[in-house]
Amino acid sequence: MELRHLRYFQAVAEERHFGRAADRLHMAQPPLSQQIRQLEAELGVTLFERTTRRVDLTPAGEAYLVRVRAILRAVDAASEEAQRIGAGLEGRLELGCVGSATYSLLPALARSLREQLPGVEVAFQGEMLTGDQVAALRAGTIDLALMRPPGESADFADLAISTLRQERFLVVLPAAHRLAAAAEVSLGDLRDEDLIVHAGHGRSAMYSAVLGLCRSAGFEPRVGHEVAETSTLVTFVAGGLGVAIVPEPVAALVVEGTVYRPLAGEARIDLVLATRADDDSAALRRAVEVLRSQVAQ
Amino acid sequence: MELRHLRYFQAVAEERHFGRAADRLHMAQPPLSQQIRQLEAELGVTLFERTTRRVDLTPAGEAYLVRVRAILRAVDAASEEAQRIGAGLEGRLELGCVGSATYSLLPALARSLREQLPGVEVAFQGEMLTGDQVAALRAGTIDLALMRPPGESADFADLAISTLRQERFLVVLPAAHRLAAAAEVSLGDLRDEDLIVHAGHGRSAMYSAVLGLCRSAGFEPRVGHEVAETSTLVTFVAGGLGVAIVPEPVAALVVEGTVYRPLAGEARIDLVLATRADDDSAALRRAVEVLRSQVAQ
DNA sequence: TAAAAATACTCCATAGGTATTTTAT
DNA sequence: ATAAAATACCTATGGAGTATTTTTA
Repeated sequence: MELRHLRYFQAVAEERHFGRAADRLHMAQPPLSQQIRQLEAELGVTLFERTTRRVDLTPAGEAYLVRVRAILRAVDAASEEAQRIGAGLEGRLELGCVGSATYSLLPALARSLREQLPGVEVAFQGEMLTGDQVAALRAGTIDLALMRPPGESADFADLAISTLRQERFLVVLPAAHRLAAAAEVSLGDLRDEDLIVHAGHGRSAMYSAVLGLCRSAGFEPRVGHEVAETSTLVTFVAGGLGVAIVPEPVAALVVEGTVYRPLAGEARIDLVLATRADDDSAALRRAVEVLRSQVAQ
Repeated sequence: MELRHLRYFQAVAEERHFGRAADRLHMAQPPLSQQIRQLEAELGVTLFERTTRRVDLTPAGEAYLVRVRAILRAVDAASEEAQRIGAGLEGRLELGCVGSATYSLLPALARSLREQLPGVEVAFQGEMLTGDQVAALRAGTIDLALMRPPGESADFADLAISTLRQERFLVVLPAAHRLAAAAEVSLGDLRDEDLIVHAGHGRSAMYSAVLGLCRSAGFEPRVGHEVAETSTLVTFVAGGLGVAIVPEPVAALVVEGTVYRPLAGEARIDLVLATRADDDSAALRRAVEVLRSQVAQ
């Protein structure tokens, strides 16, 4: 049995006339009659009651018509769905985001994606550590990671990583802090401060970056507290537990009793985009386009 | 697109290997590859990610597989349903029954049909008048009528009518009635009795039959009351409102304070089975078989 | 280099066409 | 008598086979 049989059956059932059905199908009447007979033979059931004056459906044909209509609709629907997925207009993506981009880039991105790819369901997970994102990408838990450069130590050939932008650093200070008066803060100023840092256990790129900054300025930072989330970090600063160095976009997170001051110097940290190198999902490609245009402005 | 394409697609998607899929489909690998390419070309979507080492589904292919499985299952289910209906093992029938068979034949028939044709849904309507049954058959409201002979006046060529059995008459009497003492009752005994009859307005075959019986015995019956249902008729007799002549199977209706006595003589009334002559439903044929074997015993 | 998909070509089964007959009203 | 489905027969498209090449891990 082929779809041809079902299409022909539907035409005859609807026209109740082999000749008209053949016209509708742009074919001659005899081959249509043959194909219907072939279908009936294969089913072992008479679907039509024919006389030279009229064609009627048997009860079995009546029921078969209902099923056949649903099947032919399902065939079309399946094609359309595949086409939409192939075009990246439909699909599902899991997106992981590093803490410092969670409060500025992520909300704007969510809005753009919803607008430009309404058929693509995107699930966001913010406040992820770079190391966890790499693992999650590989495990398939996420498809797209906004993260920090994962370092040079290991092999990341299975990931496609590209820089989105370079972000300056800010120092988060309690509003009443002596350094809050300055237009900018140099690393040296922080030598005797307690630093609030991300709890990383080696997986947090920000922890490593801050440590590196201090060391390049010639001192070992005094770590006051380790926190899991960026929001907690800023809150701790507001509580007077110390100061912190964060990438610029964290300034979107406004907490009463804190001020942001630029960190002196040219230090930058990359925000990178990572995907699985072998992931060719069209929805992913579309989402990456949206993301890049979002970052561009 | 043909079902062939969907079947081939499913095989390759499940085997993840063109060669093995071709084996499973009992065909060579090149035509299978061709058909899959043809399917992809028609959809305008790549369904498989092929290398010489492995075959993987694209996201579109993944979604398509889910749909295709459902479609192929639906095709099989449609065939099976049509076959079951064609064999009369599935379907729906509306059965009309004259009042006098409603209380004896109908319950037994319902049980037999449920047992022997569990897939056939049968809806019963009892206490129908023969004239209404003829109209209901023609209108398609019922498919099968247990009724009385509809007379010779009109044309019933569009109906298939056959006699099921001939039923004797009984007289229903109040238990205290003077005639209740007799072993049987003759028509003449009823000359001065009030008769409870079916309200027919010409459509009740029983009304006509009782009238005919009395006239053949040489008297015009005194009609005490006209009732719509057989159960009401017997209840009225119990209430002392008169006596009644009914076909034998009504005796299944036992009402306190009434007795049934045979009517003297050889008078009989036919119980007939009627269907639309052009109704070739297999479920109907099966149901008629069950009905006949039910009546035979 | 070996396994597997793609390509090249050949063949024949059968879908579909034309001409005609049968059938039922 | 006529409309319409069935039958008979023919044609040619394209599905499937065999042999071979290409690809990539």
